[in-house]
Amino acid sequence: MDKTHPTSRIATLGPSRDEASPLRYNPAMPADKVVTRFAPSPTGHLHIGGARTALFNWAYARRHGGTFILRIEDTDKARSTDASTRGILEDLRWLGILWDEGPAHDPAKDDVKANQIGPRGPYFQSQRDHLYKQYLTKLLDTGHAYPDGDAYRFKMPKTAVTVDDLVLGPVTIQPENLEDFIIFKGAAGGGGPTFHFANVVDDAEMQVTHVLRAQEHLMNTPKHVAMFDALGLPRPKYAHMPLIFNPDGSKMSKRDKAKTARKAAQDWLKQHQGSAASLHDHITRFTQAQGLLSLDLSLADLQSFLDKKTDANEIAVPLARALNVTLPEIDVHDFRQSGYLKDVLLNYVALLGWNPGKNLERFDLDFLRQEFDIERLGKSNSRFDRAKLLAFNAETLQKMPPDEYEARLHEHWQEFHPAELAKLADNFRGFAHAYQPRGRTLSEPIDLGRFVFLPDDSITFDPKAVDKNLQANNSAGLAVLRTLRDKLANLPTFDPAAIQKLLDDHAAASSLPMGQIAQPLRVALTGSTVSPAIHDTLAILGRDATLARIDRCLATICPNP
RNA sequence: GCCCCCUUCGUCUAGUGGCCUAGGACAUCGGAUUCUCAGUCCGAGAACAGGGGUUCGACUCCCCUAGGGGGUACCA
Repeated sequence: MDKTHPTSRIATLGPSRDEASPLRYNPAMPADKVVTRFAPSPTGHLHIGGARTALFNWAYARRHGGTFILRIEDTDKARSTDASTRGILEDLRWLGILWDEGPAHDPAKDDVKANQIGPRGPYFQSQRDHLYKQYLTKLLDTGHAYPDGDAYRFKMPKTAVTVDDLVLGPVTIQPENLEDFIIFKGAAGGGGPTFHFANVVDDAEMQVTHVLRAQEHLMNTPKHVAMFDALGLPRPKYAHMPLIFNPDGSKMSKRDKAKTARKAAQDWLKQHQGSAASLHDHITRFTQAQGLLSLDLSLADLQSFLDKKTDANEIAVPLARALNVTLPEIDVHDFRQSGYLKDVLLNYVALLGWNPGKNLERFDLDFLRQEFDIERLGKSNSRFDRAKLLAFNAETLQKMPPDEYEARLHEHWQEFHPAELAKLADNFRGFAHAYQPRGRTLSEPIDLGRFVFLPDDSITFDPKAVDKNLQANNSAGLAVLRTLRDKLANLPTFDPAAIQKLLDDHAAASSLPMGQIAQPLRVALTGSTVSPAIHDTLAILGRDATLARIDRCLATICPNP
């Protein structure tokens, strides 16, 4: 949480609309104070690139003791939704990027627009129509705009426009490349200001001093500064940041997830000569085999997903899971769900386009709020390297005190894996301990430790593992299992230390190397040769499951001993 | 097409004319440790897009070419 901005000072409403006097707006703030803003349009979740933009604007304001505004650009009435706004607020809050002015941090359940913080509101563009109209009149009156049909167009100057970008340096566009553009939509476009116009009016009204935004806006900037000039208002300073792409160089798009899932589905259909119905069947069976997850996916939903009629996450996720493919994380919420730590995510994403110099790479929000500067922003686009993010996340997880790791894991599972949490019950602590060095995200242990969550009679034994560890050497492995089975049944306390001692003793007594004891057990308990330390593995499963699985293994592999 | 921006290892980058036989991180590949996996430790390979200038001296400055990206909507 952002300690310098206690929630106690929120919940004051801005001045009433009538008090806001355009062109002479003068909030009770020092004019030289830094004011930045993050201005998402509420048409979906917060994209990871948007998170970086928000982060840098936040950090810049903090660094200079300024104000960070969150403004919702919902001028596109058709695509904007309150649910998106709510999601963006939640994502920002989760990240710890808290705004000084904008929608209330924790808005009313039924209306996100109801409570807003700060003197320059309202902070939803849909509530600022009166302002845009006043500015339009001004522009019309001074001859800087003219009607075009039922819309209005801004008249670009006939001279070159130079933008002094803080990152890129001066960028000059010649007048022949600057066309008059629509600032106010007519009935055909739904009426109201366009992005360019609302953006400029609001930046002016809110006295924004620094605009840090993605480089895709660079060519918009001549339009924007021309409007400031025409209005006789001071231009904010602009800093255009490089873009973030997928590892293959393609644009990081929300659709990537659906695309990946759909591709996997098509591959499956081809390979199995299947139909949507059989695929749905497969998903259902898979989900039931996991024994834990409840599936809420209708055949109709699946069909429309396959027909590209929807890209819904709720369909893509179970589909991908059943087909054993990993969906690329794109939105902040995806990363959160995948079990990335917010500090790590922010740290990594800050490194894409900014760095503190020297050989320092790992830092936190506090560091950024003290050290972030525009001078160290890069100019060239970068690719999002999930492997590096994963490595950062893994390192942070592994270095955590065990108690903290356990708490974080618990918290995450409560939200995203409640069934697994319930299944583990009292053994959760041991599980956390065993998987702290192994899981690179808070969700990865679920997959790594899949065997833990399967019903005892659903373990499938890997033939090669069975061959090598149970049947080889005249079924030496099976013999080990038989002796150990009863010893384990009679062990007074079934905890890691006691189990380890029992196995050590058995190794000594039988003069078998530990590998010839641990591996047969692994195969019996997990079906494979991979798991945490063997005593931890047994303890996590608990005595009942351990014995049940050994019995089933013995019965399955060698029905008649 | 036109306009604009960018260009150091596979990836993210350090480097602002001599400190560079180019540093770090992730990834990759070896080796050590261990009951498997992971982890940990040690080590290796890996880059200044190409061509012209400027300069005593260019990764660093200028130009050209090539490549990449963005923009070119009554979307934002």
